[in-house]
Amino acid sequence: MHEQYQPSEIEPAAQSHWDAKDSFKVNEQPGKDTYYCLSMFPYPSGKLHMGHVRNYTIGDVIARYQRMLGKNVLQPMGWDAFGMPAENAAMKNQVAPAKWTYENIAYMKAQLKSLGLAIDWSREVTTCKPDYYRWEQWLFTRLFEKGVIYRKNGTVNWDPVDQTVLANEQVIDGRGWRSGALVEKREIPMYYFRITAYAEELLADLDKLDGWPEQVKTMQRNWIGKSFGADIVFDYDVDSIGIDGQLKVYSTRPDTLMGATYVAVAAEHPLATRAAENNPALAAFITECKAGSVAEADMATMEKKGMPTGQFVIHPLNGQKLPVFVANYVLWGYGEGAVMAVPAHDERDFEFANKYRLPIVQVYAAEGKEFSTSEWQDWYADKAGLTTVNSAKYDGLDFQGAFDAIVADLEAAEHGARKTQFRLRDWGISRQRYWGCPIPIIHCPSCGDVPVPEDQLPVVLPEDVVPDGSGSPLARMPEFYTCTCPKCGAAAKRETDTMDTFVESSWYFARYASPQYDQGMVDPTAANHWLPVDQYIGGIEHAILHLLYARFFHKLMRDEGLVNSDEPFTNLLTQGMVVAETYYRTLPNGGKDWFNPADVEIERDSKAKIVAARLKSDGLPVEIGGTEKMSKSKNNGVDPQAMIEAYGADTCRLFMMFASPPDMSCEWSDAGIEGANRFLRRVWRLAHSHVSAGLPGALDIASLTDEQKAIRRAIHLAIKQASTDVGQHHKFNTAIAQVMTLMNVLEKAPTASEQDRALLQEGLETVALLLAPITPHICHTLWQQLGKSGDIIDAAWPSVDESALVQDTLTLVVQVNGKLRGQIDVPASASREDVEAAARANENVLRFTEGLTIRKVIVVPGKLVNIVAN
RNA sequence: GCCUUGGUGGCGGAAUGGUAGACGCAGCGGAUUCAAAAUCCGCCGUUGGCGACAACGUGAGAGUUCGAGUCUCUCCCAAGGCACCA
Repeated sequence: MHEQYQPSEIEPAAQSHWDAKDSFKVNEQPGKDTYYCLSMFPYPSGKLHMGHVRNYTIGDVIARYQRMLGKNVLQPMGWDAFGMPAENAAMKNQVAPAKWTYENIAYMKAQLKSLGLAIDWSREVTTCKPDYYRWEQWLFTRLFEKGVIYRKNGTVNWDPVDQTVLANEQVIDGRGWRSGALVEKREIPMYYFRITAYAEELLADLDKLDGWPEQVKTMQRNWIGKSFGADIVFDYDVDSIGIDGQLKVYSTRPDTLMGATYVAVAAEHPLATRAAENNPALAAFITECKAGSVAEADMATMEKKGMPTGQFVIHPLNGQKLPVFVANYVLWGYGEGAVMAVPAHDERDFEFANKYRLPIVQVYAAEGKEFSTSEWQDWYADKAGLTTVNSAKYDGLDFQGAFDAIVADLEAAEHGARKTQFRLRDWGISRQRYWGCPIPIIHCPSCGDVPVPEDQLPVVLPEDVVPDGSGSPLARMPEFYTCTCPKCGAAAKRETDTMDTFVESSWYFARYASPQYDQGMVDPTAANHWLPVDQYIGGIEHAILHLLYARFFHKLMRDEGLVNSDEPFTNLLTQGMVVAETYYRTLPNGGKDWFNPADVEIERDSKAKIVAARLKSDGLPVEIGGTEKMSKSKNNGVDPQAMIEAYGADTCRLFMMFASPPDMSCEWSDAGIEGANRFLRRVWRLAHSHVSAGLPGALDIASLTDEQKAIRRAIHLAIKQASTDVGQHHKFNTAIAQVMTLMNVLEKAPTASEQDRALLQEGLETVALLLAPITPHICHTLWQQLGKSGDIIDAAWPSVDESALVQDTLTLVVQVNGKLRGQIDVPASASREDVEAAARANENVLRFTEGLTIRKVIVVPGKLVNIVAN
């Protein structure tokens, strides 16, 4: 055993050992407990970032721990390889997205291997390869025929200069990121997954997911957004509109219908279009509404604007004429693209009505509360504790009473109906981009949209194309889109849109069960052997979209008979982000120039508080921007590769796991990683000095001294607490703290006798076993050096010897009126009365209770005594 | 704007309603060294006190309780998501 801890030697050695033995390759083993541990696969962006290191270390710790519990553990890895960054890199460097992607994969795979992850690499999946996406296309054609996929118009961001569709991310302050042109909304035909048909099940099944964080389930419930309301139908006022017709709106508050004073429609609504024909000002306003991005956050934060159309509709209950407004906050494609407005009981309507001087009719009152038409108060929108007023025959009712009475009358008048609605919208998957999975549809002039027959799949994406940022290159490649109709044989045109990359990541977890299977999407036997995933680990940023789409896809696959479970992920761990300090200087144009933390020097005051920062290169000050998620844009990323090279993978893994619990954000610290490295050196040093003196014989538990008993108690306390922390709570930081505490004891333990040394042997074996999932390389080596046969990856997780934890004397805390006033040592067997007497006799207690009457004494066994006196 | 989560020393963080600050980092003092690195020992929430000790202290304010970082309410701030970033 080398005297120094040298990760650069032991890490490659351990990794070669595992490679040579195929240690992490798994097959179905009937009768053995399976454990499928899955981390979200990476997008091959170029190099690993710290978020990956954290994600995959957490997954690896869980996988290795489960293996030590005796399970047959599957931990696969792959590549979410389609996506926009490859196209951006292509434009920047004039290299095909395919080449760029494959090179990144090769580089990042080597990086992942250097982390020593217990991955079965024989199951690697790459989503941009035809053997993967052909099955996605196959499922698409099946679902299209079933009607689960359909075509309709959708709204996109259109860059009129680059003549291309932009992602929300590519719209900055309403302008295209490359052209700087004002972005417009545009309607184009797209394919949609009918996810709303599964809304009820996606909502209900959340209740089955006991292993998911409550936070994520709540977010998904709110996203699906089941609401109870009613459709309400307003007849056109023929005089003002010029034609007969009806306007339908959906509202969750039909109970407030008597307070409706106007209706608002989206700029794209037919009533708006009609009104604008002879109204240039309105036409201009509609054009204005159609500018800007389609992102909901933008829509919700922009100034609420509207304009009257000069049209009116008839209130279905009181016959009043209500003006029709066009409003920029009403979204076309959400519900009916029209809303009824009740300014008195909706904050947004209230604001709007005040701005445009529209009437505000209060229809609910609360006892003792004054209603004002000029100032919004939160109770106006309450459902409970209010009574209807100004509502004619509906006066004097509560929420439910008003709701039922009004909806009943609407239904009787055939001007509305009770309706349950979801906020969830169908999933539009068409992308006017090159680097994605081609949508397997052929457009035939006579047969319409024809799915590509199974024997003609896959529709292969050409890999040698370099996009130029204006539209989709596929749409300019006749060799790609020219084809014949599979039904009638006539000349036809292939669809040139590709799929949303969320589609690939919605089923990869199932493909890992049979990654080379070429008879179908998955081999049902293998899929049902491994699925559902026992533990899924990934960033909290995926809490809604990816996780909802994956759940949806799993149900689609179930309904195709491919899998027999309802949900894909039994347990979910949402990891927090890796954050780091940011530093910047403000540029003359108001922009910010961000500096990497590695290039900045920190200045501290005498209490070590940071007071200033300056750039190393010029010594001039920089601003401190606060801690944020590591990102390219803030230039605060730390390269994991440099850290692995400097300290080794084990140190990086240990630091990541120790810095914070996995579901919280984790702040990168150069000093922290030094500390992690120092700890591993201490472990190595102690093991080295122990092993150098020769391995001891067996421990005789029956003849331990009190001092030795205390040491053995520390060993088993560490096992007990680390087991709970790792196994039950996934709190690796506190598990590591337990091992550190144990190390502090072991380092001071005597080594004089054979018995002392046998005890130290037990301690060191325990340290190696408890750390094995976290720092596998050093533990692999320590295990061998401690004279153990077999690999530590196959060793059993240590078990607690409860008899080692027993104590004769307990230290209890004594409080007076809840304030700590002293401590007493009592025999573990002491009765309640003895404990109370000892507490009352405590000198400090006597001092603080002097002149007071003791009213009550609370004894918490094994913990404390609280004396209540006044 | 809406949904969700979080806020504890100089820093990361720890605390089944029961000793706030485990464990680590940084800092300070000392030992070792020709010197440094490494290592080891001690101190380390704030204020007062030589000290024993005392008062205060978990974003702000109120409440429940013998006892609140933890439970309830109100407010402030930060982060994640908002459907074409992945």
